Amino acid sequence: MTDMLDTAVSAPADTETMTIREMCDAFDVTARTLRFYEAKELLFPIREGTRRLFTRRDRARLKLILRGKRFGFSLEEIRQLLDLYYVGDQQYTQLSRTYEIGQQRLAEMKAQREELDTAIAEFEERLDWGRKVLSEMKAREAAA
Amino acid sequence: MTDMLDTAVSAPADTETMTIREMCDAFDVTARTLRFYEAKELLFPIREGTRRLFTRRDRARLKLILRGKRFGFSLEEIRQLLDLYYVGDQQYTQLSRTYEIGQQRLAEMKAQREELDTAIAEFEERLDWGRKVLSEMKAREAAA
DNA sequence: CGTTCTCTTGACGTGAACGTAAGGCAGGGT
DNA sequence: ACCCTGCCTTACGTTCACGTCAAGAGAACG
Repeated sequence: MTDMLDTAVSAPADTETMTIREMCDAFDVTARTLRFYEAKELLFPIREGTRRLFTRRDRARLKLILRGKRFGFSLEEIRQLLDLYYVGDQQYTQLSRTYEIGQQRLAEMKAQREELDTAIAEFEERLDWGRKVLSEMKAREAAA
Repeated sequence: MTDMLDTAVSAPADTETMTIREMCDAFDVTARTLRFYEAKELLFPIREGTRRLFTRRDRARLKLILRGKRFGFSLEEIRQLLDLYYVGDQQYTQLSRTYEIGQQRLAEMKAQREELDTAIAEFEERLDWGRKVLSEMKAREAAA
């Protein structure tokens, strides 16, 4: 597992920004994916001429993007969450709206945790049962 | 929220099987989805002539399918899990393989729970911060 | 200087998970 | 007999999240 903390990626510590290749290696994604995320306004690498330079901010955002994906969020949903994390000079009403969306998402995540807990419990039970069946089959096989 | 327990759906209690329409209403999915799941061998409704009749087994499976989807599992992954839940007359080696896949999935689910816990914690923290920012903006607005 | 390498921008292709339209059969009401 | 409704199959369309390929720009190296 690669360490995804801001300062601990494979790039030299004095390098504030990272190239697309360094990002790919650090986060195990393709260049296409990073460009795609930029096109979808999930990342905002600065441009040195035509090339992309990914900042600390981009790394933090990407970390959250990948995490969100694992929870089944769509990229659009993730973008809204990122807007909450990286608040710029927004209006009060706009920010307030974003905040409420965040509250709602939080509730959803908590509900998902509940569901995940019960799913894990049920699944564990079922696996125990499967293990029992397997050992019985093994025993019958040995008896024959 | 519709009750998805086996016996508590809107169909009469003496109806062992449900039509496609009853299933749609009970689980809030489209008929297309149910036919799609059958084509992908996730559900196995019995046929009365050409019509589908969904059994208790199908309802239990659908419940797990929808749950799995919420956790970001693909339908193919879910199908493998269902194979574990509904073991027929499989060979030992086949069942053993399925069991190991199950163990692996369980580990993934536990890892996901860990991640979800930290995500919730971080998100809550960020929302607290957002709430603080909002109240400050409100205060400045009131002062002006 | 040419070659190689990495990066760039399109543009089109792909797999998953359905949606949607077209047409057919079967049963029930009038 | 006719029509309506529900369900069926077939088949093509769509969205998301990228993959893949073509063509070109710019640094770097021998």
